[in-house]
This record gives sequence, structure tokens and C-alpha cells, in this order.
Amino acid sequence: MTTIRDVAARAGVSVATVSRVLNGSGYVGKDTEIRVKKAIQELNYRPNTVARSLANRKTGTIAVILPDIMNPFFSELARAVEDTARDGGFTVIFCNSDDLGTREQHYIEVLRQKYIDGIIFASNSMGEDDIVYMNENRIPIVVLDRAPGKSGCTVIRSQNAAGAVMAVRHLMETGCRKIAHIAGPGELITAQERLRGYRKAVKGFTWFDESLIVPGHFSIRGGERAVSGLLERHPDVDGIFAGNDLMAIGALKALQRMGRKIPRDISLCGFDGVEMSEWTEPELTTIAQPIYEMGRKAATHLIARIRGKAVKEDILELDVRLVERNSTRRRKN
Amino acid sequence: MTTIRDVAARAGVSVATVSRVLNGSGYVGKDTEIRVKKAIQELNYRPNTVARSLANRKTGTIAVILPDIMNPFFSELARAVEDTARDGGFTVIFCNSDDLGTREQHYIEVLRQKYIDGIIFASNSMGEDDIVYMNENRIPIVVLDRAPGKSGCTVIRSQNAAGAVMAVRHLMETGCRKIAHIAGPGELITAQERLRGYRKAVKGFTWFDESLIVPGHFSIRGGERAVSGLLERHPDVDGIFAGNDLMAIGALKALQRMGRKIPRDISLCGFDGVEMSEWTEPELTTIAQPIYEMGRKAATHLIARIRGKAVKEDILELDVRLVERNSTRRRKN
DNA sequence: CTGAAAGCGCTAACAG
DNA sequence: CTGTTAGCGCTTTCAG
Repeated sequence: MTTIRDVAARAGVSVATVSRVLNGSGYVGKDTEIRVKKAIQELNYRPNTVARSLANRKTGTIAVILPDIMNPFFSELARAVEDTARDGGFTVIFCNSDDLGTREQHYIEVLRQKYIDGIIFASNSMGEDDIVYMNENRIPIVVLDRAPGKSGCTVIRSQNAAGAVMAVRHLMETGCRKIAHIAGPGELITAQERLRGYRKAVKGFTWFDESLIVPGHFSIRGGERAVSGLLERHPDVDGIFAGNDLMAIGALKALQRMGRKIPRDISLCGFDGVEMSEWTEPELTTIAQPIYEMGRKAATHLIARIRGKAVKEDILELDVRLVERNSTRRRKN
Repeated sequence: MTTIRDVAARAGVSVATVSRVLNGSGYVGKDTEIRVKKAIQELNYRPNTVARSLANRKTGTIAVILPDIMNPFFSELARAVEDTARDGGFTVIFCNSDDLGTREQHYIEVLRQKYIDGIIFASNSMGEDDIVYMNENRIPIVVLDRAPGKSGCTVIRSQNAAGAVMAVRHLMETGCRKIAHIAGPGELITAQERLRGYRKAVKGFTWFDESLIVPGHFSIRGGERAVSGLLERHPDVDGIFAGNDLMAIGALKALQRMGRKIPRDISLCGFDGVEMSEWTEPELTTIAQPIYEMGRKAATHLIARIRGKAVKEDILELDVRLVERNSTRRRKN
């Protein structure tokens, strides 16, 4: 392994000078710079990142902690983060928390010891105290889907409640008379907000009943199961707003198996806009979050923070949009 | 930040001793060990991994280079790798190559500079020369889906050709008379092998024709597009073997949109066994690779190599199995 | 069984 | 503009 010393020797300068041309820091004579670069070339020298990290406490590595990389929402997010990080010269570590608090704690500790430059938290098991801990240790973080508040770190979120309202409105505008909601886990803020939006949108309608809200755990199976009980209690439901696309896909599947035509008999609207929502037949109408954009923004902000740039906005709330596809009826003009 | 020196001072010993108890290496008196451990406790000391890495050239980090984390096959693989790595005390970096040679080269270089302990290549753009390069640099690697050969590194693969034969046989046994194949990219060895299996299975049948083989690029869209041209040329096709599940899902979607009933009019069989293949309606019959198992094995072997354990088998060929679901007809008993 | 000291490879004052 | 040198925090001979 060739080191900075070898280069220095070959170029007939000191290691400091080599370091300077390597980092473009300080003054270096034009000609010496050329000599050094030549030596680097000839020796095919590559600086050792670890040594560098030890010396300046920067590793060029960020981490993203998410519940499960297999969840299409998070794999898309992860992809965005990695793309952005790569552009910025960073490398990314991914951690599957399964929303387990203990696991998350473990990761945080390991990452800290590794001098990780920053962390993106897309996991829900993270508490306010974790944020405090990160702050104390001076390690920049960006969190997703937290409530707006005095968190002391960048928060990226999207308009969950407003999106839910859009979903219900759209179902009504396309002819639905009785709309149910398959809800996500009560602990998750995104699920809470979407439920809140649903409630707001259906408030005052005589057909509304609490039992139109059924849990679906943000999973395919959950969505599948939710449907049967729902239709038993409310055979006349003609619209379903699922709290995320996975549950919508599960519901779609269950409904199709029951012989219901979508959207003729029942309309279905999801939430998230994962790529997979285009893969069903019919394709899923959904409230799309700009997932890739969220990942990109998360990474961009984190990197800015790492570079010490003061970041003005602390809470980014991104717009969602209705993507009309074929699991809901056409709007009557 | 508290360092090993602080601990040493507090315990009234030298840093060497602290290092010894930290690593369980060398002899340490029972009582001094206790004193040191107590000091570590009290100071809540955590060794700095970077310093450690610089000193012993081990980072406790592995990387997995894959085409795209958003592809469900690879996200499942990545999940398996991370789970296994975590159990072994490793952390994992993921890299999306998009099968771009240049990008892969870039990663390899970056990772080498970071003293990464080992790499899992699940990307197809990697050549024999990359393997040689890694060997020269003494960095252990495990590759997926390479041809068996003198690669000088662990190879994990599955029985692609045999699986393809199983698929075609199954279609025939369940009543199909004319079976088409949607093939993956010609450059990919997995695609080649599956095509080879298909050819072997249909050889000799009078209905077979080269034009029953259509390209689908291993993607949803590709599968979708493949179908229309295929049915135009061969309206009597009643069975399709898709080279992977994504293409099968695309085909399923296209067929459904064309009003064909699956499996009544046409039977469909995929390959891979990604979780997503259960999410369609009807669920997809497929030749399942043990994806998670492949990831787990890849990580296990890599870690063994990193730890210097001599690994006997160099090529692991895993079994595939037919998962009969509802996109093909029931076998007549 | 324990300590001193020499690195690991690079950065960053501080002189010159 | 360039060189010297002291770390970054830990591991590992080599003595004792």
C-alpha cells in the first residue's frame, strides 16, 4: 500500500505539501503541485480514508435508519438518499430497525462509534430523547414524518391530513356514497394524521359511522383482512380510502377475490404513490407523496448540515398530489 | 469524548491494559480487569471504531453492490445481508450500480479506500478483472449469479436452467399446449440460463417456434410490452413462462387489460419468488429462488472469509422450487 | 501479568 | 510557498 509518505518522497516534498494538493487547501507552488500530481499518478496513490477520518473526524458516510428496506416506500426513499449521497461524495449505511426501539438504540451507538457524519431517521421508533442524544453528540440528523415541533433538527414530512381529505373528496366526487377507511397503526404519526384527515372529510355525513374505520397495519395482509370484516358490517360501502398503498393493494386483492369489480362496485384510493401502485390491474388511484424527493431533500439537508451550512428551514412539509388512475371512477365533468 | 487514556487513568493502569480487556486479548489480572471494566462503566466509555480500524485494518463494515435497491429481488437480498451482518457485528453499505460499469468501478475504488472488510457483488456489470483486482487488494468478495468457473471467490447461484425446465413442465402438465417465454436481457447470465432451460424443455415439440421467445428486459414494463406483440403473432399461446417475476407481473397486467382470464385463457409462471408475487390477483405461480437464504449465505461466507476462515466450497448452487399458485391451473390428478 | 512506545496514514497548526 | 511536528485513538510488539 502506497502512502502519502511515498508520494512525498517521490515528489521530493514534504507530506504536508502532498496533503495540501490533495485537499486543495493552503498555498502550493504551481510547479510543485504538478510534481506532486505526477507522483500521485505514477504511484497510483489513493489516500486512506480511515486515516483521514481519524485526523479530521469526518468519515464521508451517512446512515439511514428505516423500518424495513423491503417495504417499497423505504426502498425508494433509500434509493433517493443513496443517489444524492453519492453525488455529494458520501457513502451510505442502511439499517433495518423493524421499528424496534432496542435495535434503533443499538444502531445509534454503533454509528456514533463509527464517527458517522450524519443520520437520516425514517424509522418510527425514535423518540425525542434520541434526538437530544444526537444533538449532544453533535451528530447532524434529519428525521422523516415527525410532528412539527421543537425538535432541534430538520424534519421532512408531507401533508398527510390534507392528502387524506383530498382522497375522500375525490371518492365522493366520483360518485361514492359511503366511504370506509383502512387505517395504519395508531402509534404512527402518519397514520394518525391520515385518519384525522379522513375524519375531517367525512364529518357531518349521515352515513358515517365509527365502524367504517378498520385497522390494516400498513401492510398488504392487513389490507386484505380489513376488507372482509368491513364488507360484512357495511355491505353498501362503495369507496375505500386506504392509509397507504400496501393496504390498498391488499384490499384490491381481497375485493377481486370476492368478485367485486374495481372501480365499478367499489372505488379504492391509496396513499404514498409507491411505484408498485402502478403495477396492479387496475392501477391504483393514490395520494402520492414525492417519495424520491423526500429522500433527496433529506440527504441534501443532512449534507448541508454536515458541511456546517446553516440551514434556514427546519421543517419541510412537502405537497402531496392526487394521482387519478383506474381504481376510482372517472370524474364526471 | 472519553478515550482509552481516560479509562486507563481512572483505572490506574496503562492504555495497553485497557486495550487488552477491551479485546479480550493477552493476559490481564482478574482484579485489574474488574477495575478497568468499572472505569469503562463509570465513564460510559465507547472505543472509537475509526481509530481501531486504522490500527488493525478492519472496519467492521461490508458493502453490497446491487443494480437497484428498489428492485424487490435486491431489496430482499439486501435485507438478508443486513440481518446477517448485524448478527455478526458488521454494518453494511449499499451501492446502486444500475449495472453501470463505471459506477461500479467508482464504488470499488471508494470502498477500497475506506478499508471496507468485504464486498458482496449482486451487480451484473462486474467483470473477471474486477475479481482479480479485489484479490490483489486482498479484499474478500462473494458474487451472485456468476457462471461456475475459476473465479477465485465464492459464488452463490441458483439452478436457473433446471428451474426454467420445471416451469415449462408445470405449464404443460397443467394443460398448456403452446408456451411462450418472455426473456431477460441477453447479457445477464441468469437470463441466459433460464432461456436455455426453456429451450431444452420445449425442444422437439412441433408447436415451438423461435418467435415464441420475446424480450422483456426483466422489468414490469418490459413484460407488459412483450405480451401484445406475442399474442398478435401467436393468438393461440396458452402458457407463458416469464424469466422473472417482474415481467410476469407486467404480463399479467397486460393480459388482464386485454380481457384474458388468468389462468383460464392463459397460464403464467414467473421466476424468483419475490414477496410481491403473492400480491397480485391471481397470485403468481413462480419458480422460487431462496432469495433471503442467498443473501444470508452470501453474508455468512463473506464474514467467514473476512475472519480468515478457510471456506471449503467455492460455488454454492441453491435449489429452486415450484410454488404453485393461481396463475396456472391446478394439476389434474 | 503489565507498561512504554512505536506505529496505522493523514491533517493542521506553527515556523520559516 | 513549504517543511516539521504533534496529534487523531487504538493496537501491538517488546521489555520487564
